[in-house]
Amino acid sequence: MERLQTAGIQPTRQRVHIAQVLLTGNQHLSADQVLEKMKHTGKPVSKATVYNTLGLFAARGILREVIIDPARVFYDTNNTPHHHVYNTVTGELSDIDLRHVLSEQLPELPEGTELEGVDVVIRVRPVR
Amino acid sequence: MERLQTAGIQPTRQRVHIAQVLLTGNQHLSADQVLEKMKHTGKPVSKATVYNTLGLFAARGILREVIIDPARVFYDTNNTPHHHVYNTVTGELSDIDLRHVLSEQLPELPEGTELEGVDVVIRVRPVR
DNA sequence: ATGACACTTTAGACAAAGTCTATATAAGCC
DNA sequence: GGCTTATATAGACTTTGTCTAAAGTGTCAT
Repeated sequence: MERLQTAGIQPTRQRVHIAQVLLTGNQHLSADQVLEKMKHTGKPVSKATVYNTLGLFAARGILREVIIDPARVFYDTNNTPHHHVYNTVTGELSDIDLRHVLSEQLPELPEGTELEGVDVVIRVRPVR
Repeated sequence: MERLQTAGIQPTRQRVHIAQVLLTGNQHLSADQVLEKMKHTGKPVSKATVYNTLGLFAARGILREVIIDPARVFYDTNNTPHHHVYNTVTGELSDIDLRHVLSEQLPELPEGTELEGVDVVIRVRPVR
């Protein structure tokens, strides 16, 4: 609740509820997975609210949106600077620390633009 | 046509046609945009064929699939090693060369996996 | 040529993720 | 309490992409 307020988010019942489910440990969940989880906790939340809430949390820096798959956006509860390893076969997503590799080494951005974020996704597959 | 055959692709009428529209200059097109273009060239191609063909070209290294937006996969005709700058406001996508930054510097991958590819997407927005 | 087989294309049905809209509910504030 | 604004909801809708079954095309041996 404090975290929501600190981030300038009205801590409504549903938002707190979603935060509780989401912000325990490091997770990478899709909107659909969150929706499912909510259903099983006794207090279901509507689809629109889940989408709104995840979008809001991401906009306020509580979650990180990771676009991995055309068909899925994941929300990552680890909001320290890091990047991702995605197993294209199993669908597993994990964090990886690349600070030392990328930091401060970005080339100049196009004229008139400012940085919004950097996503590095390393796609791997099981050795067969 | 040679390029298709070199890549082990049967150069059917539709595939050659799509390749002609696509492989002129550097482009970043979505499947939908390709479909539209085909409609306006006189010889329309079906949706399924466009998807099949783009997927095939990507699998054979003629195009690069870039996942930028949850709602859209782009196909990049530049298949040299490089990465992308995406303007989240205008939707514009451009190439950027990061070889010197990332190459050979990848940390060890998770046990039992091998590299499939690395996507770096730098999201920018216009300075307001 | 012709027949057989594999590959490709196609339209349209289908699926999944996400957005929108109108209405209902709740919260903040005087 | 009563007013105003913000939030939540169900369900319709949109969009992107996949699947299916049928028809078309190519190739190759005979």
